Amino acid sequence: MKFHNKLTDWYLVNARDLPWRETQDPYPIWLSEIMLQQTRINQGLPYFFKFMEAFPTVFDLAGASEDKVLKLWQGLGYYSRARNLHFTAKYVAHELNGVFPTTYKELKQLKGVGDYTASAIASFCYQEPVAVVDGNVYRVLSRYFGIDTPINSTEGIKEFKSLAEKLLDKKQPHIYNQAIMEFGALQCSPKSPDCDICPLQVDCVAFQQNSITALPRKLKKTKVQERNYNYIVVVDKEGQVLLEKRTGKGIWKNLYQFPLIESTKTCETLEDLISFNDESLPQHILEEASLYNEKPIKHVLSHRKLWVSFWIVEVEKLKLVENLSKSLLMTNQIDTFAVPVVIEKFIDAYGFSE
DNA sequence: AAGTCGGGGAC
DNA sequence: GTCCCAGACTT
Repeated sequence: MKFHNKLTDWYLVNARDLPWRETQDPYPIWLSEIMLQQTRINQGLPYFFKFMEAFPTVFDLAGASEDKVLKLWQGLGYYSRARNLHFTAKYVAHELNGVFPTTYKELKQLKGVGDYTASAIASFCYQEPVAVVDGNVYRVLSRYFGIDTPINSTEGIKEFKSLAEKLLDKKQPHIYNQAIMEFGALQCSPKSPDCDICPLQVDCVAFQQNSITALPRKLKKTKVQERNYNYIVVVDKEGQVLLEKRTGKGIWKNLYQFPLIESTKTCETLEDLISFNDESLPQHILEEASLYNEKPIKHVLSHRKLWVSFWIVEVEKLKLVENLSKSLLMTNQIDTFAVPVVIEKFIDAYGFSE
């Protein structure tokens, strides 16, 4: 029996019930694929339902503000996905009359749609015979064929894509692509897969060579940098608070935060903090700050470790404070702004009144 | 070719 | 702690 027949047979018995599998409409499929990039289904699922309810069509998504899209995306991470999603929604709605491209080649031109996502949409929606290669596919193929080329090397990417195209069931690419990914997620799992009940066991090179745990191979990534973030929470008795928008390049682009003072070490005292002030806030404001959390909060991202401290400044009336930077905004509706998770956790703990 | 971009869950 | 997740984009 052919490789693809074994997989699709397994899939027809073991497939999970997932909402985007009930349709061939490119809008929900595109949405789900963007959300699931580097994201587990269980984490993405509630966001998929939220977005489909808030934006039932690509026109609804296109008509929303980026702030609202980012707010709904809050907590899912990799926020460039949300910005690109919104950009592409506007493009499809306004330039293409709401009609998505129907080929791999055209789909791949869309912002935020790479090789995997273009293949997924083209095969799921239009039965184009193009093979998806995601983390699941790398794992299944590297083990079954005993390939130890690093999956994140230039050579590995080409080699596995080529192999995947060769194995693709061209008569039903939709089913095959779903099947190999589902197989990788449920049966050929990263750690301790249950090979005893695997239908591919007899032909699996890694199983025969006892190299399941060694595959797939992956080149090591650089280690994480550490940063110290001091957030200055300036509030008044009317429930107003100061926020700033993160512009520029780095993490959390276009999300909001309290005015930030970055320091090269943990600030133990107010004097430490003031010494790192880069005039993001007037000196007389900072002098009233008191440390909220005794020890810095560790917030770990994929490539960064943040040590986060919150400092509270209570003023009588924020609107009367002089010399505030024009880039700062004042609000009593903090819950309407997209913020990083570490800030959302603080907001929940601190308990803003309005 | 290497770096950048989040957050959470499994072990 | 480590690893990985329906990857894409920038440099």
